[in-house]
Amino acid sequence: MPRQPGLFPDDVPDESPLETPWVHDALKDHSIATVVFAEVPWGPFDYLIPSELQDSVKAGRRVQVPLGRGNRQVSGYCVAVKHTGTSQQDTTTPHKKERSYKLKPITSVIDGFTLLSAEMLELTKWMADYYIARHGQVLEAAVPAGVRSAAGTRKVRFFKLNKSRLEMIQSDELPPKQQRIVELLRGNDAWQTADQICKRVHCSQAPIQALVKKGIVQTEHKRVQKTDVQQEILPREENLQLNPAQQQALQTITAAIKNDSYETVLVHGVTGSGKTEVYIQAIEEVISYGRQAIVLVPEISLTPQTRQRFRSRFDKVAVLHSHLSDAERHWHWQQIAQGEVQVIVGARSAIFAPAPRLGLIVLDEEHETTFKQETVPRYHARDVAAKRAQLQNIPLVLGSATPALESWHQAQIGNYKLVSIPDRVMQRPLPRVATVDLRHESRSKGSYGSISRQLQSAITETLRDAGQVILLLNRRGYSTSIQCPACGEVVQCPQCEIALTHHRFGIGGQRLERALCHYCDYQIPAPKVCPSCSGDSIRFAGLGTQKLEEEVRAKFPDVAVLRMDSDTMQRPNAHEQALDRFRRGEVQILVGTQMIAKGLDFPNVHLVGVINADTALHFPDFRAGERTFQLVTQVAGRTGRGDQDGRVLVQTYSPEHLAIIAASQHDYALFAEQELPGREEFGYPPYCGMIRLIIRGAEDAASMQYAQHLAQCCQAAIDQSPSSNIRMLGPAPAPITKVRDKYRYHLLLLCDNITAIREVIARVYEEQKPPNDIQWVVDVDPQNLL
DNA sequence: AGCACGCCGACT
DNA sequence: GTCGGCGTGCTC
Repeated sequence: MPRQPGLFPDDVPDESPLETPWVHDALKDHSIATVVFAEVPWGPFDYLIPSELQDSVKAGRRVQVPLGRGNRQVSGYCVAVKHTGTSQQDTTTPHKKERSYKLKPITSVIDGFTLLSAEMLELTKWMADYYIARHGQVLEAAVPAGVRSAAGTRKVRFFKLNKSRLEMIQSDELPPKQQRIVELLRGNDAWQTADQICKRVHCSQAPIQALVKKGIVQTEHKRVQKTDVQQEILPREENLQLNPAQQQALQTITAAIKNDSYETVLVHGVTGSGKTEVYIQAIEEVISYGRQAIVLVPEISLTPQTRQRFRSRFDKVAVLHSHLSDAERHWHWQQIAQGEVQVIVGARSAIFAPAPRLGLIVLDEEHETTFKQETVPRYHARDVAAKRAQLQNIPLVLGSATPALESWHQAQIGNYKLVSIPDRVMQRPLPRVATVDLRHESRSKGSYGSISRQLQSAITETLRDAGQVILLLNRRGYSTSIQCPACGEVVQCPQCEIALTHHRFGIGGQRLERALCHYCDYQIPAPKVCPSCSGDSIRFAGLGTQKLEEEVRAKFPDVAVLRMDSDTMQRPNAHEQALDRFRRGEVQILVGTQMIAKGLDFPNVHLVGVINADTALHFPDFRAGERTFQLVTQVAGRTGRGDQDGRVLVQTYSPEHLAIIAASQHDYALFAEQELPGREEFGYPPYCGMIRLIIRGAEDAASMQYAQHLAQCCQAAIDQSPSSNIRMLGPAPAPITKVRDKYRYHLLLLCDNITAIREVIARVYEEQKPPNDIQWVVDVDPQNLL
C-alpha cells in the first residue's frame, strides 16, 4: 500500500543551556519527574522539570539528565511526573516533606512522543518487582532498540513564515531571492523543507538562513521516514466454517470479549483442530469494536505461512519477526502506536506492542519454552500477557495441544476457563501411534543403524503410496560424542566441559570433519587420534541428524532427502525454501530436529518417525517428562492432515514411560493426571513457586564459595521471613557445569507462596553485591534447570 | 559505570 | 609536610 512518508512529532529542543542548576529553590512552582536508568545507578531519582520543558516531559518518555558529581549527561526513562500544586503524592509519603539534597533539573527531553503508556509503565514496573529486575532493565527490553534510536528516520529542518514578524517589516525592501521565498511561504501555510523551497525559488539555502536570522521564517525539527517500508498486499481470504467444538471455543472467547473484563481462556485443542481459525474469528470480533489484538507465537512458528495467513485475513497486520531491521521495527512500532494496525503477530517481545486500544491477547502454543526470556529480565510472555490483560481488562487466550501443566492446573482450580477441541477439523482422525521398543530391536539380528525394521518398512510403504515422511531426531551433528576406547577419554569443550559433537560439513568430495561445542562457538578439526593417549582407535558414538541423513540416503538411494536443523538453516531464507520444496513434493523424506516438530501443516505427510524419543527423557530437570510428552505429541500431529490417515512410529528405550504412553494415545488428560500428583508430592511447580539463583564465575572454587555464601544469606533471610516454609535446594553445580569458561552453580528456592520467596530474594538481591569476577542472576519461574 | 573522598606509604 | 596508591560509597 502506498504510504506517505511518516512524520513523527519531535519537539526536541536543539540546545538547552545548563544554567546554574541545583540552585533552584527546590519544589517552588516546579514539577518533579521520577527517572530510572538502564544502567548502574538504576534510580529511581527525582529531577526538577524546568518550565520550558513543562509540556514535553511526560511519564513514558526518555530524558537527558545530569548525574553524579560530574553531572555527566545520562539518558533515563521518566516514569512519573508529580505536579507540586496537586500534591497527592505527599499524602502517601507524609514524612518525606524535606529532602537532604537539592534536585537537579532535567537537561532535555529525548523523545517527541510517549514510548510507554501509563499501562505499559505499570506493566513494566510489575515485571521489575515480579522478576526481581530493575525497572530500567525491563523498559530497555520493552522498547525495541530501533525505536530508541529512531532507526530509519532522520531529523529534517522545516520552515514556515512568521506572520507577526513579517508585518513589522517592509517586505519589499528585502533582497529579491528572500522576497520570492516570502511569497512562496505566504501562499502555503504548511511546514516546508529547505529542499522544497530551494527547488521552487531556484536559490541556495543562504537566503532562507538570512530570513531565519531576521526572524521572518520560523524553523522546526521533525523526524521523517528515510525510506518507505513496503508492505505486500495479499488477496483477502474468507472465514472457514467452524465445527461445533470450534464454535464453542469461539463463543467462550467472544463472551469474554463482550464482558469487558480480564479472563484467561485456555483452548486445549488437539493438533490439527483448527485453533488458529478460532483465534482469527475472535480477533475479527475485537476489530469490529475498533480495537486491536496481539497474537504471540513461538519464534519458530513465525514462518512465512503464518505471516501470510494473518495478512490474508486482516487489512492492517504488523508481523514482528526476527529478521526485521531496526528501521522496519521502528516503523511498525509507530504504526501500532498510532492505532494504524489491527493485529500484531510476533514472538515473545510483541507483548510490549504499544497498541492504544488493545482488546485481546492470544498466545498460541502456550507451552513453548521460548516464551521465557533467558536474559535479564527473565520474563515469561505468558505471565506478562496475563498481567497486561488484567491491567487492561481484556481477555487472554492461551492455546495448545499440550498445555503447560502450570496452565492446566490454573484451569483445574478455576482461574482459567477451559475449552476443549477434542477432534480434528473435517472429522479427520488423529494418527495411529505405535512404539518400537529399541531394547529388543538392538538385539535382533538383521537390523543395523538407527532405523528399525518396522520404521524402515513403514517408510517403504509410505513412499510406495507417494506419501511423504518426517523423521525427527532432536540432536544435530553427526555423532554426539567422541571417545577413545583405549583410555576412555571423551573429547570435551575446554570452555564448557561438555562432550564435543562430531560434525561433517561440505558437499560431495570436499569433506570437512569438525568437532564442535553446542554451547559455545568452540570448534576443532575432528581428532584422528586420541588427544589424551594418542590411541588411533578413536570412536564416534551417538547419533545426530547428519548421520541419520546419511543413513536414510543409503537406505533409500532414489529418494530426495532434506535435512532441517540449525546447521542447514543458517541462511536467512533457508527455512522458507526448505519448506517450500517439501510442500511442492520435491522432497520425500524430511529429517530434522525439533524445528520440524511444530506447526508444520503438510497434508501429504503420511508417516512420522521419531528416531529416539528418549533424548530429553532423562535430563536432570523435573519437566523432562513433560517436554518429551509435548515433543512426541507435537511431532505426531504433523501427519494425517490430509485425506489419508497418518501413522507415527516412536522408537524408544522406555516404551512404558508415562510420557511415551500418553503421547502415543494422544491422551493429554492421562499425562496430566499421572504427572501432577508427583509434582505435588515433590513440591514442584505448579504446586510451588520456584526461584533459581545462578552463580557464574571464572574460578571454580571461588564460584562455589560464593554460591555457599549466597545460600547462607538466603537461609538467614528465610529465617527472618514470616512464611518460613521456604525450601532451599543446593547450592549445587548446575547440570551444565561450565559454559564459555564460566563455572556455574545454582540454588533453588521453592515455596507454595511465591510472594514469600520473592521478598526473600529481593532482599538478598539488594544486599549482596558479588565480588568482581562473579555474577549471579535471579530466575523467577525458571523453565530450564540446566 | 564514573567520580570523589579518604586513609595509608614514598617523595621534593 | 604533600603526592598518589586504589578501597569504599554515592549518584536524585
